[in-house]
Amino acid sequence: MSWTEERVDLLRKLWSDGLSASQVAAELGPGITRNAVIGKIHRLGLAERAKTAAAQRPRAAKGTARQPATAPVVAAPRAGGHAVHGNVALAFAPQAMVVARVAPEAEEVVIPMSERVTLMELRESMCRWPMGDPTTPDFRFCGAKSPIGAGPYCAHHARVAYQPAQDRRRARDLKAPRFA
DNA sequence: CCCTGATTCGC
DNA sequence: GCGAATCAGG
Repeated sequence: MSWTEERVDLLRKLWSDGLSASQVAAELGPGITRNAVIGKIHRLGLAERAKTAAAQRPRAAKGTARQPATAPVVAAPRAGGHAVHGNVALAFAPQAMVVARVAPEAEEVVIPMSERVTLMELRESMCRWPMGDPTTPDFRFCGAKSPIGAGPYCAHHARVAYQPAQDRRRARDLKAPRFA
């Protein structure tokens, strides 16, 4: 990979938009690391943006709308075990993509695009609820932190996935969802 | 432990 | 010029 004009332009744009170095790197695709982005930014003299920008990423939207969704059947990433050091996303990317193919239309919550994550940004600790059309570059995952142990979804999507309206009472007593 | 940008320095 | 390794910090 090299810093083509297009890459640099995109780098400038995303960086000035307030994306973090790792986010920009993810956006530029595999082959461009966070370090590469930071290094380039300094060489370009782009360091220090206006203010602290959107440094910290506020995760997860406050649970609002909810619908009895058809929960996508997802294979939870193997806990521990074969995780790849560094880029954990790669360890379960295959499963995540399968989900996307099975339930491409599941869109119960609106998470701003800026808060969603790409496959490369997805971490094992993030909600992998698919959002958007997997056949387009806009495809993202919810990305919110998943507080349900090593579960695959954030609090809201776990509710959506495991609490069908008709079964709410019983599900309420469920401490932690079971993953096949 | 998750993440952030900054810096160094061999290539 | 490039970016991995490392550092300092939240």
